[in-house]
Amino acid sequence: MPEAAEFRLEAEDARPAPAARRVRVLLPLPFPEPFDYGAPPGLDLPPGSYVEVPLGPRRVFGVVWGEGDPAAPGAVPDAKLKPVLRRFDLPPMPEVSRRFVDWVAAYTMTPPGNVLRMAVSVSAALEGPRVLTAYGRADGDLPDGFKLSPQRRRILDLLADGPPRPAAELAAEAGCTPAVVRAMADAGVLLPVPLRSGPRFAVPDGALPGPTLSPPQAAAAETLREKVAAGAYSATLLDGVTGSGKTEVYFEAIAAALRAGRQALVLLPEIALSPQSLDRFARRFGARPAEWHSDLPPPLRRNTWRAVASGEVRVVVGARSALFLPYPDLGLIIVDEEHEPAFKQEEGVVYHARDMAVARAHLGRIPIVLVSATPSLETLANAEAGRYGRIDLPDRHGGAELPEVTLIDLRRPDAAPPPRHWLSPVLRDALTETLAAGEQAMLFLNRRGYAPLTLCRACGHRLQCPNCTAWLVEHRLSRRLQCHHCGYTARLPDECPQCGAEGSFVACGPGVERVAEEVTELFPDARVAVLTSDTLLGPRAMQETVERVKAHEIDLLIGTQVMAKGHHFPLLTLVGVVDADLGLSGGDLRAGERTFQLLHQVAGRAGRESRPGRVFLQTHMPDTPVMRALAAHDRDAFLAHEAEARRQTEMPPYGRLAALIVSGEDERTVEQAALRLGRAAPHDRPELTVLGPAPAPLAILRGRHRRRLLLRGPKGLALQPVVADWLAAVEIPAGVRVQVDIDPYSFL
DNA sequence: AGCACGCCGACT
DNA sequence: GTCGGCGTGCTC
Repeated sequence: MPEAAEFRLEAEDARPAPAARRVRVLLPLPFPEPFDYGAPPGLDLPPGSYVEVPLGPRRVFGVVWGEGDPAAPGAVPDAKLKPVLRRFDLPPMPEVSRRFVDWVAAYTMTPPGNVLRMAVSVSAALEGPRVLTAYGRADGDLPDGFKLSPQRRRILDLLADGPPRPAAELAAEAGCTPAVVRAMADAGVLLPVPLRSGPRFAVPDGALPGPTLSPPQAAAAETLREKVAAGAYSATLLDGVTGSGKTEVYFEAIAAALRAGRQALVLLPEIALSPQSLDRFARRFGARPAEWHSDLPPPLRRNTWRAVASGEVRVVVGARSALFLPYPDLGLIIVDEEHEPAFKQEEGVVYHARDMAVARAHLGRIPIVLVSATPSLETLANAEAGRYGRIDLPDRHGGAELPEVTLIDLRRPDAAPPPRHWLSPVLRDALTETLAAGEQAMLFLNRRGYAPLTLCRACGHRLQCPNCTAWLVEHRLSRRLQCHHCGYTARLPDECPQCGAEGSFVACGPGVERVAEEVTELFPDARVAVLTSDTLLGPRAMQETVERVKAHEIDLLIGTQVMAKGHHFPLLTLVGVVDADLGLSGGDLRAGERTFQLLHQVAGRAGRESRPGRVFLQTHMPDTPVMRALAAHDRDAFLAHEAEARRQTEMPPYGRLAALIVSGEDERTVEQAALRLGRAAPHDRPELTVLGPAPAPLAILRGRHRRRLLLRGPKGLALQPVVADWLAAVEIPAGVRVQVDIDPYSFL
């Protein structure tokens, strides 16, 4: 190449390129900030646009977060800028949603991209609605050599006078697999045609008349309707015992939002998201709401996401992740069972959905209603401080049918169960009476499996999970040992792995299966069912059990907390809590509160309508405030006691906490990193307290060693900047991860 | 989060 | 001699 030409080329390259527009694009990856990309001329990229961009050798989706500024400090030079590849055909992510992503990221101290990933959890949705492929009869004769098997004939018959249908549907009706259909399509006998997306979402009608409300319900509904009409941020606690009709009340608020043409969101704990709750909604509004939870089938998930984004879906009833859907016009949030610990997400982005929902309402300037029969101390403190409004709903029946709660003091010799048995004679007698009267009983034990611990009689060896500091739980139904923390399972060995003794294992302590065994022995004629989250056959089997109880095909139901949720069993008059103390061990900050909430709810299952109920709590500590409050039906006394204790120790809600979990596969490096963090802790600030490092209660989880540090600060102080400075001062070695948990709930 | 680049063991 | 393990580091 001639010198002159070469020079000319260089000169051309050096000429300042026309200032390409630059946009910031947030990627669903753990970067601290959005990346800059060039906006190709002619491609309109308003903030919120869903786009595809190149990233190293691959392509990823992202969301336009704003204008890029080449002069910004640390901005990437123009030369490194890559262009946005395309924009997806979708309404842009609303501004509120984008601000919410940033807010949650800052609050939880996670990279914004990780929060974005929750908001766009079905990236396939960006590509468009799911298009089903249907198959119809191709024109013309069958090609030569095409063998007409019986299955193939049936499929042709099915299509002879019908419209094209999806492969799965044809296969099901013809009694073969979809592979047969595809093979026929390959042979040119069937013709694939794209089918319009699945059924549209039914529209709930806010104008339908609601049920007749009691005067207090009507007044409460009116208050909420006013909040919705105001179209401003407000937070309201709706506090009322089971049977006070809270749901009907907040349905009226939803009706008002619908009439105002806005979207509404009902957040429920995952296990409360039952078909019944959706049916109940459908009865009120004439259509089922869109449902959103972690195991929604992917195609439905995709379509639901799109329908929310387009505004077609008016009401979502969902678990915590429903909070992050891109509502274009959310006008109301309801958080039912507000106190439920299940709202706290512990993995990935660690957040509390109830608290984030309040933030979302604030950003969107809309009302939020927190609903509970046993509100959390956090929410009560906010109500007392005047930050939240409060509506108390009295029991519609004036509390006349409160069950009689009896504490069984297991320390007393006459009340203690016989050896290797778990039911006190007192509870046994009550069960006998109840069954004799043709009524139903329920035994509650929040422990799955047969026995929580198995040990060798010969050498004392305990069967432990290889990945966690936890005992393996024997499950007799599945005839396996299980770790309830990491999913490890194994066969029960024939001989002790320690001493080799054969058949030397003894089960220690009860699980629901073992209680079922005892009950069957005591009442051989009773029809017994066990209800847990792992009942082998999954959610459908659980639903079936519930139906059988309702139909009185079951006399005695034994189960874990999945049983505590709002099923109405009219014939159920006795509830026995096998181990009321279970949740109190472990020294958890909220152990008392949680135990009260759970057992209160369980107790509420006894006696409905005209039948008085009886509740028996087996406990070793009948004198603790929790047990006394449960026996005396004195929720407020308990809460006051609990609140006072928290106030004195400056614990939440009268102080703030942040936890650092240091984890890694190598115990020594983890320990060193934890110690280093401990030394770098903000010891110089008297208003802060640092506890730890200490081994986390589950010192090894999924094969990772864990140390925990806890930071406590005064109520008004944001802990995030403190934690940020703290972490910045410490070098964390490779292979060690530090997980920040703002407002920790579980102390695992 | 991926994916590449980059240095040390068992195989065509 | 290469295939491949996963340890660090970068991606606008």
